[in-house]
Formats: sequence, C-alpha cells, structure tokens
Amino acid sequence: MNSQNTQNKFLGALNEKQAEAVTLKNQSALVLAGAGSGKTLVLTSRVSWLIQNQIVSPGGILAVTFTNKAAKEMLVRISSQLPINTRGMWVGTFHGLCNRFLRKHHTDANLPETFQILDSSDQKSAIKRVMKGMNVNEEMYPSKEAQYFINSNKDKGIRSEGVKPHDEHTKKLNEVYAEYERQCQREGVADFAELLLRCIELFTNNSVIRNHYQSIFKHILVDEFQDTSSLQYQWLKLLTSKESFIFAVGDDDQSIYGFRGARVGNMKDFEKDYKIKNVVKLEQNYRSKNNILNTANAIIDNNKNRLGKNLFTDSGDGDLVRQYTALSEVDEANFIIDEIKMLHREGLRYDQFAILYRNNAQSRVIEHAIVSNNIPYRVYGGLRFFERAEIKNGLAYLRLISNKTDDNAFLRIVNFPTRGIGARSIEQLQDLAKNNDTSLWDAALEIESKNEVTKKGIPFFVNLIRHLEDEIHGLSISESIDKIVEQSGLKAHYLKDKDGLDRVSNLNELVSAAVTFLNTVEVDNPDLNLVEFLNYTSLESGELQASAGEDALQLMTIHSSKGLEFDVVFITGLEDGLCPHERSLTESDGLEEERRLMYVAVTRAKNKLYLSLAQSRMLYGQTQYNIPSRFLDEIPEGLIKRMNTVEKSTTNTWDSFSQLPTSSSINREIPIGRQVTHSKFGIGMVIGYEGGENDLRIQIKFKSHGVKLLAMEYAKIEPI
DNA sequence: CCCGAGGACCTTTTT
DNA sequence: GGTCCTCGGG
Repeated sequence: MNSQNTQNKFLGALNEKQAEAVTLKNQSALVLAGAGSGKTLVLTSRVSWLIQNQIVSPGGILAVTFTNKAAKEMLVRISSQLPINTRGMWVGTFHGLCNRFLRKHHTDANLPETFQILDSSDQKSAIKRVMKGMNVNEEMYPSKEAQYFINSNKDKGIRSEGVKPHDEHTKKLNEVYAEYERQCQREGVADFAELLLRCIELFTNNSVIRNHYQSIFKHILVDEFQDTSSLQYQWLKLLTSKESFIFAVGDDDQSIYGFRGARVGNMKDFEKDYKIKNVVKLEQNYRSKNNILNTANAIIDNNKNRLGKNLFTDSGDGDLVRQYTALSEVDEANFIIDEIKMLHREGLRYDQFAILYRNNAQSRVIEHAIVSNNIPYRVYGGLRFFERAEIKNGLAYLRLISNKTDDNAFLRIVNFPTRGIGARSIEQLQDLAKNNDTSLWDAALEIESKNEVTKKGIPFFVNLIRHLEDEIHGLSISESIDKIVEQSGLKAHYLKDKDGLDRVSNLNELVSAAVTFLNTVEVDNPDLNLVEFLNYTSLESGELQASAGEDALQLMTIHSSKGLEFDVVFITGLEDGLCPHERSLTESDGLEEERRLMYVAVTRAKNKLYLSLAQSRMLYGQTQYNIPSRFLDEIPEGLIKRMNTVEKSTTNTWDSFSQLPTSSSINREIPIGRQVTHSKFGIGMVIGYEGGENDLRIQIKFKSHGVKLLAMEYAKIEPI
C-alpha cells in the first residue's frame, strides 16, 4: 500500500513518454532525450521504479555518467524518491567505476593495491621523462604529440604491441608508447585511459570475474550515451549478458565531444546490438519558450546525420531572439553588460545570466567589461582546485609516502621547496635507478646509506620523507596533510613568496577537502583511505561547492554549458571562423558538430536569448574581420530581431569605422568590416584595401567564394 | 638558484 | 595579446 503510493508519486510527475521509458519491462532501451526534456528525471525515476517494483535490488543496478557532478546529482535525486541507502549502489563515472573494479581485483589486473592515478599533466611529465630517458629528440617528437598518440591508441583499445607503424615517425612514437607502458607498470601508476583499458582487459581475460559482474548487474543505466567512446561502449557490452539490460539515455543532437573520442555511432550500434524494439523519444521541452526552441529546431534541422527529433513546448512564444551586430569585441561586451544591467534593474538575479563563448580566449574582454562595471561574475573552466601547483606539490608528499615507486611524485618534490638537489644530483639518481632497475626512491636510499645526513641534499630528503611517514602514522588524512604542509617546508616557502598567501590558503583548503572526504567515506582501513583520497583527488576536479549560491554572472564556453539552463543567455562571437570554428571545417563531421554546439548553446536559454557578433575582432593579437556565422542565416526571420550599432545608439554609427585601424590612408568608400553584395560572388565582408589612388583594390571575404581582391573601379559591389 | 628575456603556443574537455 | 616554458647570465 505504502509502496504503491510512493510509486504513484514519482510516476505521476512524468508525462506519457517519460512514463513509457521509465516503466519498460524486460528489455534494453534507447531513450532519445531532447534538451530540457527531463532526462535526469527519467533516469532516476527508472532506478526508483525498478527498485520499488522489486524488479531489481539496489545492488543489481549499475549507473554510469560522465562527470562526478552528474553522478552525485543522480544519487541525490534517487534518495529523494526512495527511502533507501544508496551506498550499496554502483553509481559513478566510467573512470570512477573502473577504478573501483581495479582496486577490488588489483591482483588479477596486475596492479599494486595502492596504484595511483595520473591526471593529464602527470601523464605528460611521465611521457617527457620516458622520452628523455630514450634520448628522443623533443624537436622532432613533441611530448604533446606522443601523449596524443598514446591516448588515442589506448582509446581505441590498442596496446603498443598492437600498433602497426607504417613509417619511421610512428615507429618511434610507438617505442615511446611501449616504454611508457613499462614505466607506468614499474611505478604502479595508471592514467585515465588505462583505467578503462585495464578494466576491459580484466573482464575480457578473466571469465570468472566477468561472469560474476554480469550476473550481479541486471540493469545498467547510461547517461549521455551520445558521448560514449568505442572503448566505453565495449566496456558496457562486457558487463551485460543475455539476462541483463541497458537503459541508455542520450541526445545525438547534443554530441559535442567527438574531438575527444565520443562516438555518436554508438547509438545506432546499440540499437542493433541490443535489438531495441522501439526508441523512446522525449520531445516535450520544459525549459525554453517557443521562439527559442524553434530557433534551435531550425538550426539543427540543417544537420543531415540525425536520428530525428523535434522539440516542442506549451509554454508560449516568449520574446523574439535578439541578434546584435557589434563593431568590435569591446562593443559586443559593452552591449551585453548594458543589457544585463537593464534586466538586473528589472529584478533578475545575476546568476540567471550566462555569457557563452566558443573559446576561452574570448572571455577576457567580457571580463574586463564586467569588472569595470563592478558586477560579480564567475568564470567556469580553467585551473581546477586539485590541479593547482601547490595542491599537487602537497599531495605529491602524500603520494610518495604511500607509494615509494611513484617517480613522478618523487621528482615533483625532491627539490621542492629547494634543498640543494640540483639537476646533476637528479641525473645521478636517475642513472642509478636505471642501472639497478629500481625506483628513484630506492636509488635515493642507496645514496643516503653511503652519505652523511646534512641540512641539504638527497640524504636529507630521504630522512625528511621517513620522518614525515613516522609523524603521520595513525593520523587522519587531514591531520597528515596539515603536518606535511608544515614540516616539508612548503608552507614556509609559500609564505616567503610575494603572492604565496593564496597558495597557503589553498593548502588549508586541501585540509578541509580531506575532512569532507572522510565524512563521505566509511572508515574501515585508514591506510586504504589515504590511497582512496589520493584517487579522489585525481578523479575529481575538486570544484567542490566553491562559490556556489553566489549571485554572479556565469561565464563559460559553450561546451561547459551543456546540461545547464539560465533565464537569459548570451551567445557571443557568432562569426564564421569562430563559431563554426574554422578548424572544424576541415574535419569530417566538423561542421555538423559545430552546429550541434550551436544547438546546445541555444537550448540553454529559458526566456531570453541574445546572439551577438563583432564586425572586427582582436584575437591572438590580430584583428580579424569575420562574416556573420552561417548559423545565423539558418534562423527564420519571424523568430529573431536583428539589430546593429546604428539602432543601438546614436553615437556609434557606421561613420565610426573611419576610426578603425587601416592598412593605408586612402580614400575608400566602404568601411572595413562592412558587408557587401556582389553580383556574382554573393554576400561578403570588406576586410581590407590594397593599391594606390588610381589602382585601388578592395579585399572581400565572401561567404561562398572565399577571399577575393577586386578592382574598386570595376567591382560590382553594393554595401548592405 | 633565481630572475628576466625571448620564443612558441593558442578550439572545445572530463576523467 | 597573454601565458607558459626554456635558457642563459648574474
């Protein structure tokens, strides 16, 4: 009776399609969930429904997401729907879950119990170290390329021995890959891709373990399925048997991570592989007004490669979308701030505004305008907490103490704060380690045993670490960090630094992060807790609840806006070359992915949507004159109001173009940045002039014919 | 060892 | 244009 009520409660909150998805019986399912269609609600309701109706116990559920944030949100929402302890449930990110499997079966996975996780920057320095040891020329083989080579192969499930190098260059890269694999194995560390690959190999090679998990997980749920890589899909397949089902939720129109291995094709494959009878489409949008939604629909309709979906809403037309053509990026920023100030005066909170851009470099000018108007703001992205140098340094002490073979950690701190161990001593250590085939720590031990301990040098370092290890024995993680920060000299070092106070306070925050962590973990084995904490710092970006709830403007790239919503959204830099980005045009599926990006951006808006572009834009130290984004042309006229500087104010007229920097001081009739039409080439934009008074040539970037240099005297062009 | 000059880099990003 | 890295002199 009681259970019936609870069940009705959460089923009652669903529309027909959502309920259909949630209550599917005995089958795998593909749910095409449009933007704002209640995707998370469906996912969590599905879990609750399965448990409520005793189709599966909490332990028989595996739910996978991409970010820790999404995983956490899911757990919170499930526990609000059901009075159960979610601790026993397997909910997490792909990497987090792999980590969990590998810890549990570390012996079978051929990893030490305390194996540590390398983040991308750790990985990069590890690769650099490998290349140095092999005497590989960094000029010819940049470490970045090697890193890309290694990761893209791992992401395809290919080990170095499986690579078939077709030229000398790849052959060399693959030697680096092979050596890197050996180094990681020796040091007991795993990079992100390794977690997944190692886990897949574990399941593939060990049928006992595979069968065990296949029989446990009856229902596997996957969020953001369109973002899964082929390796992740393979992982999912290994976890399912004939008796288990996958419930995949995704939106092919929001697939914007192709560049990092996401494979939208997994959706079609999944339909086939799991014999999906009917794909459930969630097309009712609960977020945006009609004009915004129709704008999004019109844009995405230009993509050929779609599963097909059309969002609708019954929330009314709302305001027209507004397009603003600015003179420059500064003008664009000022326009945005003016609009925000106006709407804020009308009572909108600052945190209900999002300013979106295609790349991070665009944020500077906007930030400048915000700062000079004294408005609070927050920029997403950038350095995360656990990626900060001082945090990584502090953690490296912990890492080394818990895993002496971690050479990365060793090198990071052996001379930090400086203690008289220069490049020479380190080289010596590395030679010794190489000859004895040991870790740097063991090499350091050998040197220590033969030398007197002084105030500096390697023997001093060895004893410092030993001392720290003794000191923190039996202490909690937070107390340990506190001790280490103090006694390693880190704190003193940063206090001396002129802008080191921030770093010291970050280190203090690390102590509180450890306290928070301990509160969320069941305390059984304190030693393993330390290892788990270290993994947590690698797997979790650590943005924490930092400045959440603060009433501030939200600045972020379009990519990081996915999944969020705001009352008012500004999409900036809508120029061809920026959005769509010029580099995307040469990639296969590039333009369509950019269009999906535009679609994601538009669908973030609830009530008001502004699209802005600049006729001239200073980017990377150069002024560009771009033509308006082709996506703007895809918006039907009835939905949008197009404005430019003339309409905005009387001080900024077309005349102000005469103040723009010019290549020469010739008398020209059409200002740079102005749009023109040509009888043959169509629409374009004036980007410059060449030649003298008698032979003036105008340079125009045309939408469909590229850049042309035309004789001013004869060119049949008309300003628009 | 520290600092400053000079050079290369610059799409998107989570784990 | 800004940042990050490297290298060389003090």
